[in-house]
Amino acid sequence: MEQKKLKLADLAKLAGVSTSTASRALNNNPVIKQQTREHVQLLAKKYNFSLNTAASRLRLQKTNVIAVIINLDAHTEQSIDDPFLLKVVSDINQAVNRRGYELLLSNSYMAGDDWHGYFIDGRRADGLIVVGQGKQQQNIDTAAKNGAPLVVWGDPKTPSEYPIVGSNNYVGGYQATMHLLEQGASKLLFLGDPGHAEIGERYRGFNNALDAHQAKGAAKLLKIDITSQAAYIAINQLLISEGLNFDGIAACSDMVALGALKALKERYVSVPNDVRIVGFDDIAMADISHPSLSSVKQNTQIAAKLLVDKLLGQLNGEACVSQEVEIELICRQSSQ
Amino acid sequence: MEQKKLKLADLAKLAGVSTSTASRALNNNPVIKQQTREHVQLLAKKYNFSLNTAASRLRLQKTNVIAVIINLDAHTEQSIDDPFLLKVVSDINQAVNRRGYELLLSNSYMAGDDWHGYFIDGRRADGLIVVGQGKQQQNIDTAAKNGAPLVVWGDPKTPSEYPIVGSNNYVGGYQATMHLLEQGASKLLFLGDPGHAEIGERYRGFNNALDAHQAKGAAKLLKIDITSQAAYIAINQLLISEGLNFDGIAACSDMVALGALKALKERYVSVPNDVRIVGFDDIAMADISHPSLSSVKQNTQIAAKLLVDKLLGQLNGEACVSQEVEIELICRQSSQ
DNA sequence: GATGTTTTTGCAAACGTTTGCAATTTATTT
DNA sequence: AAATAAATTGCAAACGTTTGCAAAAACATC
Repeated sequence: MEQKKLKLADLAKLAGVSTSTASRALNNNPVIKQQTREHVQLLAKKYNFSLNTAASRLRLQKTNVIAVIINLDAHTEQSIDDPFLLKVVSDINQAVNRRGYELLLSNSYMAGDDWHGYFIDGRRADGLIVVGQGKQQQNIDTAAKNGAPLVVWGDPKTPSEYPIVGSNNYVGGYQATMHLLEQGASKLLFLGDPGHAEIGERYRGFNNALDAHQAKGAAKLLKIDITSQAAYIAINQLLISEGLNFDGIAACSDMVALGALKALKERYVSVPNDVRIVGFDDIAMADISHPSLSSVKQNTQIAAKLLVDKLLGQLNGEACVSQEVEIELICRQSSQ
Repeated sequence: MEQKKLKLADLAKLAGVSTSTASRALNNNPVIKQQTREHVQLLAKKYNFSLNTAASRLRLQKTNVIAVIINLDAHTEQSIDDPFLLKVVSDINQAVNRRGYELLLSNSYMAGDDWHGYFIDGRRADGLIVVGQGKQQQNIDTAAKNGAPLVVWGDPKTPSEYPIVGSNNYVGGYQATMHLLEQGASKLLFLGDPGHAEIGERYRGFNNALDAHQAKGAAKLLKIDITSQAAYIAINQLLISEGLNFDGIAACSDMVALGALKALKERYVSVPNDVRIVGFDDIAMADISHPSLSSVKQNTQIAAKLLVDKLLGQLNGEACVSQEVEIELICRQSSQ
């Protein structure tokens, strides 16, 4: 069944026109007679013709590809398994496709340090979407400085040369905390590492909510990695060393919250009776957990669309700015 | 900071050699004098030179890209949020990178029906990895028949023209079921839709284990979608309509198991005392759930490597066959 | 029917690599 | 030092599109 690949010239010959006419016909160029266009397009369909994108990209200096770079902190060569991050990628993929672009999935392993050179100069993609600011923004900054069309999923409040799209983490942290306090919790724990920009904002919201409630004194920060394992261990240790000296947890992610939840349940601490918990992200598991987990929902679909809009905007020479996406507190059993 | 993109000819001029020499030098062609090679390579590094892949691909008729197609059943245009599937993609990404290829993330939305035409003839990728056989294998079959280098993640036992890599689902189902029976469960429930090839194999293992244990009579199949929601609803309804008439569940995935677990806990059915559960996949949540979820672990990393090996093998003209990856039962609290 | 206008098509160059082959330089032998 | 062999480099063509410009065809006007 392997037949020689049809090239545009062959198709043109079949249609009895020149390659240039065939090219224009396929692109629906109105300068070509309607009838000719239809004729060529019909033949193209009939023979399953498809343009050689390599040639097309070379000629047009445009790839119609967007690279998505997963920018993780330490685990450089590690496979991602954070369900939230993957959800973000999946939503971006969809948003990218809707605009007729393809998605090159990448990471620091392939791209090296010079993202502009690799992706843009290398004509692998027309623009970059970076997921996660990481703690080291060096690569992002230089890529942007070198003129790479670029948008970032992260903390929109961070000053930058490039647009950052992300949730209103401050309000998220504030609302989650306020909710815990209103439900009667008074000795709160913040679970996460505020050194990370987005989590820092959430922590700021946490503190401001405490202030507004005049409850600052009884709060505590437990600085841990963003993994359920770390949360599980940290809560376990805390219970062992200090006993149950808190009654509310604001977690920096759902995975972290679920790790904490497990530790509590294993030690027969009742949630939400003894301790109330609110997570962040609203991953699918939050709803399935028992008790179901209250969470601050990040609207990744809207964010993904914004990221792509802003990136394509840049390709059109428009100036684009950072933007926050509103979040929403989803109250479930773990906090009521 | 935007300077004109350096092309190979420019670099050659800087190095005082011809483009052909520069090209060969960059590719470390031993026909070029060692000293010249180093000189050119040094300049390339200094000026952050990168080849125009569009031109390169056109000339070489090779893209160094592998397309991964998420082949879902119904939800054609829906974003994926199955954590296991995403894990598979992430592991494939890594395996692909290790072999020096890039990963184009795609789906039926972009590719249409003629995958060979779109990806291979269109010179978007050198080969395809299809994740999920789906119920409709039409597209895969014709792509393979048209000569597209192609491998599939799915049920390796399905007869096919192309290599399928996947877990030994039969053994997985058998082991999980045997384990439940050995732990004392006798009235079992299988949760999932055996119409799906992989799940069908698991169900076959389920039945054979029952046979081997002379416990066939007391088993029941609950045919549901592969979502935690569906499982939650199904178990709830079953409990309402028939009461607790089972003491063991073999679920077709962890998400399904967790949905069932939630329904049970809400109705104060104790796991594992009243009902023992084993899931499938061993996603991160299995370990974090409370009680932690026993599960049949699919080794996605090994599978991903095999997929890529077999695909690149095909590119080299080797004949490749389907292969099963061994699974492993991870016993946790939910079944003991 | 000659002229001008508009619509439609084709020629040929360009995009930036890679590579077969010929040409040049360097090393080896007589 | 000339002749031969070996190592190194450069010329030029090719990969398959797209597009500016000119040419041809169709149509309109006098």
